[in-house]
Amino acid sequence: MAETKQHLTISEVEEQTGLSAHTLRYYERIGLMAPITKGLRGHRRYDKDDLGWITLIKRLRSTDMSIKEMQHFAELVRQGDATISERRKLLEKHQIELQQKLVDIEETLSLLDHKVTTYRNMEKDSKVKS
Amino acid sequence: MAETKQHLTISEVEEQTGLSAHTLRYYERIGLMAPITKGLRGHRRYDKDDLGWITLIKRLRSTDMSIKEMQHFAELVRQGDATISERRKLLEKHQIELQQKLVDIEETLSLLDHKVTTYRNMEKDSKVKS
DNA sequence: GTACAAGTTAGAGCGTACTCTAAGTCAAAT
DNA sequence: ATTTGACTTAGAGTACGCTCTAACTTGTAC
Repeated sequence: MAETKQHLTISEVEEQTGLSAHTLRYYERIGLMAPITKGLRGHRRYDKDDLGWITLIKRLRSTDMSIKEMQHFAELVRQGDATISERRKLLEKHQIELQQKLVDIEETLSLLDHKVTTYRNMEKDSKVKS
Repeated sequence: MAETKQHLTISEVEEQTGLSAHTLRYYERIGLMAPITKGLRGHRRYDKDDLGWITLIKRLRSTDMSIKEMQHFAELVRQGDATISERRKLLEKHQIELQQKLVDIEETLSLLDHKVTTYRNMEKDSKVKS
């Protein structure tokens, strides 16, 4: 089995996730992540769970959940199982926003398709004329 | 036929498009729109073409084309037919970005579906236990 | 022992896209 | 005549999400 390393340095996480070390520290500082365990020389050591969490918040951010909402979500997770239903509602809210965004993008793609086709025809016509 | 008004004031456009008067003036100021014709008292009078353009740039913005790119696009439109193929390329670039975004959103929606289901089960279980 | 690499912190700075303010104009209503 | 309301402008201010800087620490290599 191609076991992945047990612990990763911040630059390894940067490489794996595409989030910069700056951003990783920033997320931790503002409470988007629980404090990462430090090794002997005071360096962060990210474990499998940390990586999983980063993957999740990266997804939420890339789909435009606000930092503020993610902080709220992270706080709920920290509070444990009592907050499950609040967490569910928060994620369901994001689901709805994404479904709307999906529609907007699809409509825009269709508009772009139409425009690009029109442009192509104009390009073709201008060649014929000249 | 329910003919729509020939000319609209800025607040009517605000109402119809959802863009604030502030934003409409801002867009004009930065060159996202050609200068709107002014009526006698110096007020803007938006016509059908203006509305059409606003609809287009609203769509491009809502799907996260940057202001800078939209300024470029607007400038190309102003330059006329010689820029058709550059315009097409610009829109095709946005198409590709939107297709990627679509995938990201779909994947995230599926992740959210899974998480929400898990949460629901945990909520159900905690009811059974208590 | 000193240079280097890879981290650390607190805090400042920056780009983007609005969003708002202040002061003014103008026509219609009172 | 003056008040009201809907606009106008130039320019300042704000929210957000990073992104960078400066000064420092630590372990390893030479």
